[in-house]
Amino acid sequence: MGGILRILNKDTRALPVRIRDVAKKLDLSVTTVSRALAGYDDVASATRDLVIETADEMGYVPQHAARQLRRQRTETIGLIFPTTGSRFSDPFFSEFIAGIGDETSRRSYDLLVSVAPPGEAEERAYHLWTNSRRVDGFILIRTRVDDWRISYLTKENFPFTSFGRSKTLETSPHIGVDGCSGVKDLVKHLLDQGHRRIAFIGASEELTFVGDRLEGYQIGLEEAHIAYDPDLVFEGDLTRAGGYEAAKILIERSPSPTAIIGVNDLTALGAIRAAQEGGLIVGKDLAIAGFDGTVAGEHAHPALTTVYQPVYEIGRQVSAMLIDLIENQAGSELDSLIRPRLIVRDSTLNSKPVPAD
Amino acid sequence: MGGILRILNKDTRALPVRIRDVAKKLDLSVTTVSRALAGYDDVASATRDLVIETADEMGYVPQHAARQLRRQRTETIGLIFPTTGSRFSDPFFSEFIAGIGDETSRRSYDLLVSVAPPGEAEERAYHLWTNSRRVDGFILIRTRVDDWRISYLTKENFPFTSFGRSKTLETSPHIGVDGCSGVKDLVKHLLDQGHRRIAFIGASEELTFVGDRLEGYQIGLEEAHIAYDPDLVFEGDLTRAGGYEAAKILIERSPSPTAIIGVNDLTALGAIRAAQEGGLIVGKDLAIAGFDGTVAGEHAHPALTTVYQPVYEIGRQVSAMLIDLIENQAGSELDSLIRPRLIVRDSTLNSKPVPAD
DNA sequence: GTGAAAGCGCTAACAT
DNA sequence: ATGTTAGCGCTTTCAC
Repeated sequence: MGGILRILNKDTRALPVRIRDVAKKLDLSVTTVSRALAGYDDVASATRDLVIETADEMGYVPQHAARQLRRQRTETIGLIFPTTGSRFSDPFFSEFIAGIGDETSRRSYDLLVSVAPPGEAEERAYHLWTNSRRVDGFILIRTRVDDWRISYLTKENFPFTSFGRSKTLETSPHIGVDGCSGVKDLVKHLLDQGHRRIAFIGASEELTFVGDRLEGYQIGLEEAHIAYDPDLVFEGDLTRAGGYEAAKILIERSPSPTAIIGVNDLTALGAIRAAQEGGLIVGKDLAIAGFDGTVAGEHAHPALTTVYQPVYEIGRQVSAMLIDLIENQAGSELDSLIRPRLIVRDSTLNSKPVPAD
Repeated sequence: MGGILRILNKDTRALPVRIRDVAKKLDLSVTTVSRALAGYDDVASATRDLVIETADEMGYVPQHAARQLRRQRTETIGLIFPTTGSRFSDPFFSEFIAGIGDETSRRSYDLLVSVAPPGEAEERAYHLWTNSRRVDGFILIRTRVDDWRISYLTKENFPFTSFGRSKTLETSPHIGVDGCSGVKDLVKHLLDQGHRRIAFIGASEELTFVGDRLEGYQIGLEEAHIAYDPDLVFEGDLTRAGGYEAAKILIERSPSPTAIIGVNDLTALGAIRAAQEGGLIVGKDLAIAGFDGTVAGEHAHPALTTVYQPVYEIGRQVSAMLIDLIENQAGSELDSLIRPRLIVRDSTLNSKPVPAD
């Protein structure tokens, strides 16, 4: 162990190549090398080529801290997950990060990630990263109807974009998904299948997207002249466990619903489990649908009817928008509303042949 | 839009408070303020308290770039996901990040994240972050038997820890999970249930953990004097889709296996789906088990028998180990082997009484 | 077309 | 106990 620690002693670590080293080797000034590498055209093209080649050979890479200090820009964007703890598992997560990651590396930005539950720790985290100039901007997720992050960053005049709207500042740059019309489509599909008692398992309406989807549910029923029944609406917590518990209660009701909409796929998957434990055949005895279009729903049994939103693509767009904002490029639109797509699968189709016992 | 851009103009942004500002206000030197904030005891305690209070009032936060440039330390650790693209969805991911995130913020470190598929882009990413002194160390995941990252970082004398071993440097600091004994336990359980034809759906054996688990499978059979049958071993790709395809083929075989082990939960979940589509009752007609202990498996129908590894905790430990290494603290052990825990659920339990032995 | 010099904000060695 | 000074590596005036 001592051995490993000794080996890792900083003193024995190769020092990174600096501009100065390249300059010395070519007998040029630091200034010229810097400008050559930056591609300025007030340096002789022969010199420029030579510098670039030599720097490359020597493995020169600019020191991030120095450049950042000088330019007062970090080329880094921040993402703070509004959650924490051990059983945090969101399929949305990995795909979203992949989208952001691909876009940021394309534009030579880095991504700084942290986790902090909404509240004081979250506030401290945003404070720290803004005031220490740790990042050039933020991507917000799970926006809330009344969102402290949005008022804070707006007040501080600090760039951000969000996945989802907020009442706090309706015009703030964001990518939204039209959850209302998505769920409306879903309700229409269920009505077409003959359902009249359709339940909805939601989550805290603090979250903008939850309210949107609930609204779609209400409007969808209204348009079909079906009275809104509060007994059919439950509040879950976006997890499988939450969907499971809520569905268990709903199933016991009489008359029980013939269809259940989960505010997200995980909720719906929990509901499927509850139904199956209760001896119901999902798709035949009870229709269940979700929202998200995760892989998990696709491979559920039965496969889950859902409203698909392109999370990877949203991650890409929301970071592209942020970088444009940071660089004051008026490239992309400052808000866009993505219309999600209904995917009908077996969990809401009653023609499904059931394996005989 | 013009409005928003104008508002975001940097010039109108409040300048962050610098040490100099605090010093000026108190009519002290920059040095004294710096030392007071650092808690040195060569500054009068009255002064120190005053400085700390004033700095706090003024909202002073050290500028990260300046401190970093001076100290030649970033207090940041890097994590590069060896993958990319749109349908990347790994339940392991979010929990692991949560573990790392909680530990790093506890120690005032930040986490820089990127995604790059194994190969050239990955090499460039590591090069960049080491040479630009962007991070103080790396956490590696999905270690490979022959792992370029490990030889590179070792050669560069750059701190890293990994989740999983590698043949490249067996003694490198890491947290391992004893996949071999985990699967051995699982095989034993299946044998106890009376199974003799047990299949294994793996993945690329380049990945260390795949080889480990396969070895457990082989040893488990060997100990029961059951001949290893290569026809029962398939290579999947760690996804549900891969498990589904492999299981579909296995089920068609005659004689078909009576039990299938998936190298991870996703593979097993795919296999469950294939079995159910084929009209089999999982748990009764065919036993299926996985490895990971993800929430998805817990809520599958039937619930998935699996070998549980504490991903959140591993994330915490692997980052604690890395930070200790960076700070040359010999605090934690430099490697540890976690023994995963078999969790038996319905997917491998039939109603028949288990023969006592 | 190239170089000298200043300075980003911070820390630390060296005064006093 | 406090201040002066130098310098981390880079970019960018400003001279020549």
